[in-house]
Amino acid sequence: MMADSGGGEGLLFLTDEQLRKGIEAMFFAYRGFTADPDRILEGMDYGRAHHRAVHFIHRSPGTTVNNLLSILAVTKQSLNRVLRTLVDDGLVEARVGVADKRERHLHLTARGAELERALSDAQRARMRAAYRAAGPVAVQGFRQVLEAMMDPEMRKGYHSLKEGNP
Amino acid sequence: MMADSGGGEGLLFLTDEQLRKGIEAMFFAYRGFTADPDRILEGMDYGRAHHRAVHFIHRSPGTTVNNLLSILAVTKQSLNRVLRTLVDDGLVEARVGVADKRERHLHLTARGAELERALSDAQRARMRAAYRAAGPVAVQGFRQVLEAMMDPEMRKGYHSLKEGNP
DNA sequence: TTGGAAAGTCAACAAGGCTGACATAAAATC
DNA sequence: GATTTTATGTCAGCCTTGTTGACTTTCCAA
Repeated sequence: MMADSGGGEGLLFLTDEQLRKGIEAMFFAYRGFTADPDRILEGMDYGRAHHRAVHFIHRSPGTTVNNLLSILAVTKQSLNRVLRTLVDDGLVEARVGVADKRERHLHLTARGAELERALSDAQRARMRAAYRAAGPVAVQGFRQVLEAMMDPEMRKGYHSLKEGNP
Repeated sequence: MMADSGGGEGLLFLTDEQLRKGIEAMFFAYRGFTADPDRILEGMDYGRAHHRAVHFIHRSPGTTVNNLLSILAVTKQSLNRVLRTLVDDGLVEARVGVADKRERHLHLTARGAELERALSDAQRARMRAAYRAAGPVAVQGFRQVLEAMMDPEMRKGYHSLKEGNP
């Protein structure tokens, strides 16, 4: 096999050609990554932005709008438009904060949780197949490279996204 | 720390929790992946769509419009809008085909190549830093997982994008 | 208690996807 | 030679999702 995991000599994996392949792999893989949820969303009135909101509300129930803003790194209005439709459609509940009444704490309703599950089941299925095909060692490398590719702030937030409390 | 990178038994790397982390890693890493070129493009009249076109024209000089359409998986109107501005601005040259005069073979001009280089230098720098930080073994795993995540057609096309001939 | 900051909402605009219809030229086929 | 198919371009119009700017409501601190 011979991975040349060694010291400084090899470095063939850092050639421009190798990097270009990595760049294109990211491009094509990301398309696959979003393809299944996108298929589910199309036909409903929702899009990828709704998926992201629902995902992170599921992940951090009770999170505030501001918190979500910093995770998603979009403007308030972009997020607000999405949240409004989700709240109007009864997928998300926005509870006025107890300590601070300016805040809205976000929770999925039963129907919201149902959509979340459909979307993440689809996305996880593809991820699981890819993980299984590549094996645990490859997965570890995958995670290492991705983490190194993030902006530093995100690398921090990524491990422990701030939780909101209701 | 404790990665359980072990043999086939564990399968701990296939838990929903691990998959969710992988999903979020893709999300945050992709944002980093596009951040630097996006910064360069903002202020010019161009966006990510222009970057993609310029990238693949650089990668496969002389490629046809149709070829590019299948790589980028967008509609011809979307691509055309982008190509028109690039041609008008003198970054891309569209040469009428010799064998088949219906085809347009796409090439970067000197200025187009200059923009391509600026964009890909920035993107490669981040990729290189990530690769270097993670090491060659991790990079191999990264590529394996990404490839397994692509749609099958793309997995084929990814290794040998059709070349165009002038 | 009042003035500033923070959280959220609304209005209007831009980029870049999309569909559908149609035009032209060239190639391929009958 | 006439017809059909292919490759490309273009117009009009729509949708999602990003943007900025202005505006409440609420909180907090001087």
